[in-house]
Amino acid sequence: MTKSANAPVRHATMRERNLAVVLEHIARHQPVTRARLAELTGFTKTTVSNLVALLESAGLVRGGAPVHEGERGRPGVGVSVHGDGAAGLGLEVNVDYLAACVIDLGKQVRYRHVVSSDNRGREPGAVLDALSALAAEAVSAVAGQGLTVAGAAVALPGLLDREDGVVRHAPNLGWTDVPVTGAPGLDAALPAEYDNEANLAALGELWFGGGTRLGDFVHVSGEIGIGAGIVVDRRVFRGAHGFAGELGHLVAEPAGPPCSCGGRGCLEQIAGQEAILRAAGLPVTRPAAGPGSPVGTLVDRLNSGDGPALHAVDRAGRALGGALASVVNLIDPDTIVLGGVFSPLAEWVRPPLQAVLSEGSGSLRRGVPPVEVSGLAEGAAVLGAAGLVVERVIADPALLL
Amino acid sequence: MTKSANAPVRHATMRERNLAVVLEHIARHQPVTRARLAELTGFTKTTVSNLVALLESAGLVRGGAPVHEGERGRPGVGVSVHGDGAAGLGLEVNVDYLAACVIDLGKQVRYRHVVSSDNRGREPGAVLDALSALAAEAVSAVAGQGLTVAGAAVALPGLLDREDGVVRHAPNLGWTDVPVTGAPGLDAALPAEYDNEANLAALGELWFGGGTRLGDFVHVSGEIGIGAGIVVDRRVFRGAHGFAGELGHLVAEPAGPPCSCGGRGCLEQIAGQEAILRAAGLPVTRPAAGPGSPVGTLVDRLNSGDGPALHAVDRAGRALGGALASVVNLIDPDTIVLGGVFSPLAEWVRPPLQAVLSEGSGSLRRGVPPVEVSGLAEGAAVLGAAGLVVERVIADPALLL
DNA sequence: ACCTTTCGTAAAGAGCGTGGACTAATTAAC
DNA sequence: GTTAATTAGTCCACGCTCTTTACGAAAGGT
Repeated sequence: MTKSANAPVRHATMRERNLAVVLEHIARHQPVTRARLAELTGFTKTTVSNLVALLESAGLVRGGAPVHEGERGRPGVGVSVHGDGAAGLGLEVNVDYLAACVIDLGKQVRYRHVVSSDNRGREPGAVLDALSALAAEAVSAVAGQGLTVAGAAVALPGLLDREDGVVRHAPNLGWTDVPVTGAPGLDAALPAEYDNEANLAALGELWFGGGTRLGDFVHVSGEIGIGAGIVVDRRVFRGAHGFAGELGHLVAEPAGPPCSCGGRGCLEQIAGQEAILRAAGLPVTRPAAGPGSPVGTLVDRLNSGDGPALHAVDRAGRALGGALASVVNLIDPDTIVLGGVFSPLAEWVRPPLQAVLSEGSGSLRRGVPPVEVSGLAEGAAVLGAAGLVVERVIADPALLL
Repeated sequence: MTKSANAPVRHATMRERNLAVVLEHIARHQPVTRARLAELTGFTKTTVSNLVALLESAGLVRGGAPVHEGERGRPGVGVSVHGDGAAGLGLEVNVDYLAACVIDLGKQVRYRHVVSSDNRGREPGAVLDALSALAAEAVSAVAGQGLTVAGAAVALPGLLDREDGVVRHAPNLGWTDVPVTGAPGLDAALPAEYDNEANLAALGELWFGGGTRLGDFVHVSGEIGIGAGIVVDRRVFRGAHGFAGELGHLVAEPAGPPCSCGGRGCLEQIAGQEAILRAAGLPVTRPAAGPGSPVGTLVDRLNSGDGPALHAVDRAGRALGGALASVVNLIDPDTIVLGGVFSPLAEWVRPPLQAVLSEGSGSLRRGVPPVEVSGLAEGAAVLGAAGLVVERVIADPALLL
């Protein structure tokens, strides 16, 4: 499972950790002098110099222009993350599109590409091949900018077993027990990692959205199904098998419609995108996003005060509020973030949601956590995937010599 | 919050960690030779010898009788945790009793004392004074055995803010916003830590019950209210404010009876001890445990096939199963452990519980986590509290020079 | 008895952060 | 315009901790 924290510490371990400490501070404070790094980290100036020299020779950081901080004294040289060195590739498979995204070590987006394609029921191998092609394209495109992709992370809309590298169940793709590791163009060329779309979207929110201000948060990412990414101490909480945060199958209405999971009245059947559209009397077709998409139409109807639409969204909001009350009681986050479909629908979903949410659990704690709306919407998962790769490099720069 | 993992590593840090590594292995493999420790940890024999010498001089471990492991060769000396050195004191405040318990570094119970007292509505200061007296008694009692109490942990039946050291809400004690740190006899004499009864009961289960075999687990500890302790990677998951695992206020029956928390149909109102007793037509009085207690009577009635009793417990089991389905979807544990009142009632509670549980979430994953029954029942929280102190010492032996 | 195996320790060596002194580059003051 | 003050970064000796190699100690096998 995770590293057992029971590992002996040697000199090499010490170096690795300290390189990471320095690199993290450089990344967070961007152009920063060695002297200031010494203050920030508590190291001596000597040690900082040594560590920075190593990072520099690994191509991870770069000394730039002089920085004058105080009034008097010699100016220091600003050390920054090397923007044109290593980079992270994020990939996403979703029901109606494939996406790729490359960010540099400074978390700047350097490349982005989305191709729409109907992956519902398509042969998994074909989808993965298309994804590999997209990845190869991204790698060569950013190579022109001087970037070297250090690794990839892939967001998938389903439950997956990260140890075996198998997608257990992706209902909207129609995948069951599909092995994903060892895809030719990916693992062969790049170290790739696979994770749930909801988890990566939450990380996207952490790194490119609300940031650390959110504290420990739960990011609700409804696309087709409803999932949640749980971020605790700036890391994703995955549970014992990586299935944590399956919000979509909490029971919202015990007497509600049956669900593919075998239960009845699952949240997904009431607040899922398709369920809302259906209840609003709208067709459930592609394209799923953008103007002219079902969600866009739904928003139009809501704006014009359409009764069935308003009712559908209100019902979804109340159901989601109930599920989030459970989340608050069990996970106790600082913040709740609404992403995915709920982001454009927030104006209508949030009031009933908050009413139900605060009804249940408010009096025991100091009130209910604030419910925020993500500004990232669809792009969150790819961003999070790319960010994950970069974050891995920053957390263990020793891997790159 | 927690240690930011962003701390520089120096030589001293290295030593501290490595002392802990060696001590943990000694504790886990009890009489173990230096040579075997070298294999287990990956250190050289020299380093092990040095570290063991330090631990020995701190009084934490002791070299004992020769141990002959292989067929040939010089026998090694078995190093064990020093049973008569440092010890941990666990304390518990509950509605109808106060308890104290001391365990030594080898996790052997060396002292145990429970005094029944009706703390419901009693002045918090008086309760804490009584607890301090109990603690002082325990400390002097084990001093006679050569034990030195290194710290204390206190289990409290309510939500508490661990940063401020304030009990926010303990409905069954009638406490609201009661400061607990700085209690004269405790913090003055001993470093004390305070935590939720449910969390400590889960740790008790981890260290004195099912152990690591359980993996990541959720321990349901119903006494008066219903709480759950969530153990992930051998540590308690507390959430952002320490309120995680508040199982009792998940909504079990949306149209159910109102709850003191402001909601309706909370699990506690259906599967809480008092709710079950009331539904079974039994009085809700002290003493809460032992023969002649309401629960004992309930078990008798269940054994004799009493209708209302069976119905009450069946309903509780179904409600608990529904709540645990939410837990499984959100937390994804390896195992679920039934403790507290549910331990003696398991025979009747478990079948309906498992029926409801597996109905909801089984098909998405590889089945539902096994539901086990704790063998510790009431004592779990005090044991966990005492264990926590010992565990702290083992995790950072450098604190004791 | 003697060889083999295994345990524990001792002495020398290597890696890495520390501490203090030293050089470099800038501003403030006279 | 020179000098003092201040801050940045480097150099070198040192100390701490793990490793390597070597050696003596205590058993069993022959």
